[in-house]
Amino acid sequence: MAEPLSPRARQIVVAARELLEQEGAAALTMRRLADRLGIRAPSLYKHLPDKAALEAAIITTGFEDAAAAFETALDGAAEPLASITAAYRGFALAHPHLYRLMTDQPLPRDRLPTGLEERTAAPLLHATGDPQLARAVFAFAHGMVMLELTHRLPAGTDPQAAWQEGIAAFRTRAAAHDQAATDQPALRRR
Amino acid sequence: MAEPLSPRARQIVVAARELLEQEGAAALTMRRLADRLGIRAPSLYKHLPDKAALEAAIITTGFEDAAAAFETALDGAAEPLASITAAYRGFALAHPHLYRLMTDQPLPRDRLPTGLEERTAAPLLHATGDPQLARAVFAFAHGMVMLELTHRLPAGTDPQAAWQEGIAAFRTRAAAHDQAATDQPALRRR
DNA sequence: TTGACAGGCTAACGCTGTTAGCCTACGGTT
DNA sequence: AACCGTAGGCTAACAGCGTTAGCCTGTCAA
Repeated sequence: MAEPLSPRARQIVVAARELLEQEGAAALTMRRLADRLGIRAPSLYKHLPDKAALEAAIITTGFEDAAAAFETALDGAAEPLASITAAYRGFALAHPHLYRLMTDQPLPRDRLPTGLEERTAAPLLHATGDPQLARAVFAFAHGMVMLELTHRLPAGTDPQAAWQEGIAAFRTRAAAHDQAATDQPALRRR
Repeated sequence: MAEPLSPRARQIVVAARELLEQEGAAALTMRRLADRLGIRAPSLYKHLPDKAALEAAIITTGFEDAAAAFETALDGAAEPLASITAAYRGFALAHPHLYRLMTDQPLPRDRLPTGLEERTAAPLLHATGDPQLARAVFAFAHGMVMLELTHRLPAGTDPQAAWQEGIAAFRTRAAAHDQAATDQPALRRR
């Protein structure tokens, strides 16, 4: 969807992601980024049209990493749901500023490679077996991560317990869906 | 925790919340706010120490409204969990910009009235009967709302179905907790 | 009558993203 | 060898941001 970046632009995006991850969203300014690269801020505009394009490029690298992590987590997992939610949490907590950049605003879909969003969502969809359930689990995981990142859970409580509670709730639900899927073709019910 | 606002400061906060709700976070600038009040931006600092204090005051009014809405939803509800999650969604979608201001950053707890956060959380805690389950439901509801507000769910899909899926998952879990709570005193198990 | 104070004002600072316009070095064509 | 387009830097500048310093005026109490 977006035309590919020049080699120099890719260098800039790498430096921008480093700056974001190390110092947070407030530090990701065109002047700070230019400083890191040893140039002046206006020169950045020779390689990227505006800051939104820079952010979209960072977001793209984030989704690629996340998709790879989720695929690895799903691969041959005994407990797909637990494995993938653990990978989701792991990614978000390992890259908090990147995760927030990826999720805080509406996705700049027209500046992202086609299919990347679907690829990232696929492992969870596969693990749950049902689109609605996948969305519910997605919401739960995203909500938990955001509550953790914004320090919303009461201090001193273990987030893991709440994660377990949610995973347990959705696991029984996934089992129910599997049951329905197994029964349906053979028309065992009704 | 925070000293009370002067009458003039309260007027300013009312105008600020209107501005935020009508035009979004990007429009909530000190100059735009001053324009609405027919004064100049620096004059605002006679009444509020800085923009963070203004935001904290807006957040406070938001939590008060949300707490009242949740309490009403819980009051005599046949299905407490469904009622309160519906109220949660209703509040967030009715005040999207306010909701985001309330949840995007770590809470400025030292600038909020003591007990307000707990009061807002109480209805959900009561509806679930278990703190960990309450946190899981909180995360689910917050995640769903954020996915809706950032247009993250696939276009054309009905968010309601995902809400139902999550509520169903947590309802069976709540029933299990009730069961355990009923059994435990009589030592019916083990 | 005096004085404190509440509540406005202008000017200015450093920061932000962004644009216009200029300059230099390099690579390919004639 | 001479030329020229282009890639990729540069400075200066603009509007808008939160914020501070310093000034002025109207009101009310002593």
